[in-house]
Amino acid sequence: MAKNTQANSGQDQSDLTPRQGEVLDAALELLVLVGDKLTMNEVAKTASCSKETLYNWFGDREGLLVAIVQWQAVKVALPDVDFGELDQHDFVQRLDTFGTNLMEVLTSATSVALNRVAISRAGTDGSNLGGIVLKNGRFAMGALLKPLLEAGKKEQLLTFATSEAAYRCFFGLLLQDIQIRMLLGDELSLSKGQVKKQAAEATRQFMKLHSI
Amino acid sequence: MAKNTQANSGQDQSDLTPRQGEVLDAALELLVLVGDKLTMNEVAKTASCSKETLYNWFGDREGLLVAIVQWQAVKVALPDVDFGELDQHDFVQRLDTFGTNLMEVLTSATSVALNRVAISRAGTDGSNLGGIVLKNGRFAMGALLKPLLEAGKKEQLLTFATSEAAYRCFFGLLLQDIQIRMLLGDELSLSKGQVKKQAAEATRQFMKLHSI
DNA sequence: TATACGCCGTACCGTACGTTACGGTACGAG
DNA sequence: CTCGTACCGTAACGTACGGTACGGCGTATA
Repeated sequence: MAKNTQANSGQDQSDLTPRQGEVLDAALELLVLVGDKLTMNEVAKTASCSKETLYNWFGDREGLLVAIVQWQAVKVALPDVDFGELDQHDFVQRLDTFGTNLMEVLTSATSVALNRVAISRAGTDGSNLGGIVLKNGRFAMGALLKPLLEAGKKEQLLTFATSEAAYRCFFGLLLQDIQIRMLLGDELSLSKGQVKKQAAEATRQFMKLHSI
Repeated sequence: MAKNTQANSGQDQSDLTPRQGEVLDAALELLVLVGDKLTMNEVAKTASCSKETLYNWFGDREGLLVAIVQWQAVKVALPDVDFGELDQHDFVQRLDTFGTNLMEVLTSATSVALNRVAISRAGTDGSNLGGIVLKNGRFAMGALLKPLLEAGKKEQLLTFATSEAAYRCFFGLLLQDIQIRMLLGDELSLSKGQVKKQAAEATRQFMKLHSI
């Protein structure tokens, strides 16, 4: 059992060697390409490492998948800024930017692939991959947006019952059925312009619903 | 190749014998239980039929999955009514009912399981399972709602650019992040009351955005 | 009664893949 | 120089599972 440094099991990704990062990069790229039928053989081959090393580092296939998800999560993490003076225009501007970023991430091939894998493993055994994706995606994004929403509320720019509910509303207005359609394989390649437009429209509608 | 009646390949489900329906019922139940790791052996055992029969009827595993999805689709199909006189109250009432039904379907264990399977197969090979789910779910629902929306527009109860866009907006307001969270395994058991409340709120917000 | 057919149960085959084992190489520590 | 450690490459093992083959049984038709 305790034969290695156990890179999985709740650890964060700070203690990864550069080489391990390289391997995870290759694995992620491969995962985006072939989806859930990613095999340990292919990972070892494309990453030019041995399978034994993979098992030493990540324990098993599930551990590798978890490591991939967490590795990707640190790459999209955004620094959260604090909001001093906040007027209506600032608020709308920030909300729009947030929406654009969120949508770009969630419609990226990487995010779609990771969500697909997590979903396909969510139904069955005790895999917490879905939970990890939720934590690093949905909930992390909420933690990022809620302070902005609360600041807007404090400045009397808008009103809502809870920032959680407001976040969910914005999320729905923004993504609508786009994410589920992409997950199901619907070819709908969004241009950057379309993403920006969608974010702007969602922001406009959100303000119409919640502004004072 | 052409050794059997080929129940798959674009055929609709009308020419299924009662026995075939029984087998598909059992398979669907099993699919909800074990997800994508559904095996032909288990299906044969729980349905008390031989594997040879399964392959004769459905071709291969993919064909069985397609048949399961289509079999479920006919069970949730709703008759569409036409809208004669339509006043504001009628319209809101119907929209609310539609939202409640849609949400009940999409949050059911059956729908979640079917979407999971379709998603997990969407990334890779030439599986059109995702497309079939979209066609029988998302698009069929759109075809059901759009006439109502158009009727409402004709009666000057609301306005929108296209009924497609309006449908997407309602979809987003209704489901928000609920579907993706359930797909990812988030335990969030919605009571009937919560579903109704969510549909009512979505309807209210939709009207606030689109009523004239 | 005889033949045909559809279906059940089960044994079987081939292969893919997760996992382990092992030989070989590079390198730093003592 | 030698030992331990970390890693690569590859071969091998075990098993699960999709797909096939075959015998037996009930029923329908003649």
